[in-house]
Amino acid sequence: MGVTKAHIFSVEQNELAQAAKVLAHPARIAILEYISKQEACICNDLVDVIGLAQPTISQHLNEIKKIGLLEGTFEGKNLCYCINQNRWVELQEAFHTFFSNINRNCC
Amino acid sequence: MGVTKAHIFSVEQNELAQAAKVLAHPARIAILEYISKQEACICNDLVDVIGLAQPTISQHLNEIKKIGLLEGTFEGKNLCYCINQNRWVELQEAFHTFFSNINRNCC
DNA sequence: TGATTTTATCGTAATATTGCAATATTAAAT
DNA sequence: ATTTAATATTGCAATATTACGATAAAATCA
Repeated sequence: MGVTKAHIFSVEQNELAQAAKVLAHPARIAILEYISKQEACICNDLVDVIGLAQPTISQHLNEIKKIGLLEGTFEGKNLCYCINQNRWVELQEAFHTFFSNINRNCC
Repeated sequence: MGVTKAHIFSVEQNELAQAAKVLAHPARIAILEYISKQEACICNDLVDVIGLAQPTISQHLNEIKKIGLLEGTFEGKNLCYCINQNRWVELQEAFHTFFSNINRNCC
């Protein structure tokens, strides 16, 4: 993000931007959509499903983890990823609030 | 964005990611919040309100324009920016759909 | 134990983003 | 016609992102 002056903005503004940044890549959208469609949790079908190399998928998962959107067991073989529902709802509400607080006036 | 392989993802995934990218900077969140709070349209109070240099604000406005979120008259002096309501609602719904289509199962 | 499988990490190349000074452009005001 | 004010554009430095090959780590299997 270059040299963003995060400190001149509010915590809320930075948090929403941070969440948006995680969604700002189609691979991460695709990963979240895929995980959300599985009945059970997934392991590394992602490499095949998404079509990016394994280290790249791992990096993307890490970005998603960093804002708390993933949970599950992360040890050794046969990992299990799933979406943290509470965090999901939190972000959903943050975006909903942002989009709702809009003035209807224009020039 | 480095070397994103956009072509391996769907149009919808790319569009949502593109919209998220615009929201992925606190300055752009702040700009949109500020414009949305004004009764009338704004000109360049933004430089003072946001606290970034004029060229930087201009760049951020351009990013927001590129996804069609701003409208108004854009000529010479005394510009008038406001939010394109239709586009706003479109994005709002895109995010809403994304956040709603989530499976409740986990491991 | 040794081989295999799954995920993470490191290193690095290519590209994108952020921010600003300097400068150009545009339109109104004098 | 000049000056002034508001935006846009250019160029550049600093930093971040994306992607992948190579390799490490961790757990299971034979």
